[in-house]
Amino acid sequence: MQFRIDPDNGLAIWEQIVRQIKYAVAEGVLVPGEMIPSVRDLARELMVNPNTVQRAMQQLQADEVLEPLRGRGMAVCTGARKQCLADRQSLLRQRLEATVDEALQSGLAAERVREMFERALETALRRKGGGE
Amino acid sequence: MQFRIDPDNGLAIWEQIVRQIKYAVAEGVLVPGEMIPSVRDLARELMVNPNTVQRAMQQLQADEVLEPLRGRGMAVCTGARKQCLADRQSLLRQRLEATVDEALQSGLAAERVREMFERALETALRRKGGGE
Amino acid sequence: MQFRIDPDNGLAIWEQIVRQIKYAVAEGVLVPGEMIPSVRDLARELMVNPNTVQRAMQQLQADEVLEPLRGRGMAVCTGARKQCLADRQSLLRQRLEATVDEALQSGLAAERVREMFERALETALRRKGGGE
Amino acid sequence: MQFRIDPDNGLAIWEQIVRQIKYAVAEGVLVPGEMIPSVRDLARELMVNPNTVQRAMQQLQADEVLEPLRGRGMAVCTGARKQCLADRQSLLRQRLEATVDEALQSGLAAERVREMFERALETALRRKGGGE
DNA sequence: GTGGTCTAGACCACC
DNA sequence: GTGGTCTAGACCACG
Repeated sequence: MQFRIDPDNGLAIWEQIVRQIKYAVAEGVLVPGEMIPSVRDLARELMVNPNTVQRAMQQLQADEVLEPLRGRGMAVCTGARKQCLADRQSLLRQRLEATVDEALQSGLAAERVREMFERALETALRRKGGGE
Repeated sequence: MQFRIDPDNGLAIWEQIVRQIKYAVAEGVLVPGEMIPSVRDLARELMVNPNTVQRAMQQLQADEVLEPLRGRGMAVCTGARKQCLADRQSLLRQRLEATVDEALQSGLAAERVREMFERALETALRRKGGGE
Repeated sequence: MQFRIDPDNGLAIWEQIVRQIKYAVAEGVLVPGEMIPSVRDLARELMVNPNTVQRAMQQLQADEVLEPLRGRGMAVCTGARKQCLADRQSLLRQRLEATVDEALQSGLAAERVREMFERALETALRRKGGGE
Repeated sequence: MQFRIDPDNGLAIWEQIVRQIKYAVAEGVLVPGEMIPSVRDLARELMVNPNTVQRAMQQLQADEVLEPLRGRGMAVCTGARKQCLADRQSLLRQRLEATVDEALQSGLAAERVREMFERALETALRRKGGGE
């Protein structure tokens, strides 16, 4: 598991954790039944307060992605993968739609928005490729 | 001027107002020298707290998009259009890049992201076309 | 609203708050659209830390009983009453069944359990009547 | 001995073990002087951590229900039966009262609580009858 | 004023 | 060791 937390993301830290864990489950990086690192370990690794990680765990429990095993740790729920795939889809779809919506409403033509998207995609791919 | 405010947008209401006014100036819907409606009128129209509109005005002054004319109201600055065109570009670019970035980091392939984008674009166009 | 919090209840404080608010909505003591007291006020009244109340609010949001109105407070969701009536039913049913189950499994005859229940009911009614 | 452990009971596993052993002694299923299975065997049978069983044994010793016989195991104390009958009474009474109390405080009428109880009783009897 | 987030540190029960 | 709860206090954005 390799998480990147950006405190200035607009999104709360705990929510970034939630998303990234859901993405990891959706990708199969985390498989149902597997135990995730302890709250304390995650907190240390991400350089955030354990309570902040705990807040994310609360949400992931409510979303039935993780379940606590008393005294042992947090495990990925059976059936979480399907759930997370759907969540990823909707999280990203919602964000993409909002973004496109704003672009169009700003007066840009669809073609112009598409150009910007392609440029953003190239930039992101380059950054990702370069980062590896 | 036709603004759409969405309280559950993630973006603060005042920031949505700032963006939409900048977009309107960029588009030429608002032209330099033109007066914009009073804070009270805007607040009533958008169904938000006058303080919220005030907060947006404050930002727009700082960005030199609007200037207060004593006793008369707020006017679009001369030269604001160029400024707003640049702002629009960077605001949208930044948001697009962040969105694409998250999509890629979630594990989706670029091609898959492009599909989602195209679908979002269609949806948004349909909504825009239908709404008019 | 008149809440009774018992720190030694076995149930976490935040969960007692959740239950009592759900019960109040179910009873119609809190009606949809109504604002509930602020987190700080509730905390002061219940003599607990504001964060503890906040934890309850998180849960109530997740359960779609309350919704935050930015900068204004927490409001009872439309449709929350039906939800809360169902919740109350299932919360109490689950607890009653578990209790009865344990009693039967302890070897007591059904008739004997019923006697104990009736005595408990009388006791509780007397306590409630006396308390008023 | 036939124990049913439910990890999601709210009650700690070790406490469920304590209760069920006390109930068994109260019922005469376990008689004074009788040896109970070893911690290891019980742990395997109940599918729980041996430490958890150990924690229960510790409590049962403190309550003078079991006594360790050096090198041989744990035996039911002489006179434990009377103790356990009283314990069962008070454990169940306390739990029933707390349950009824919450039901009444939620706003339900006594008659309504009685109906729920009767339904719970039927359900539990059916489950017990069906399970045998 | 409101809710929301985060940190720090303590304590608990459980396995 | 684990997760869960609670307190205390700070800071932020929003209206």
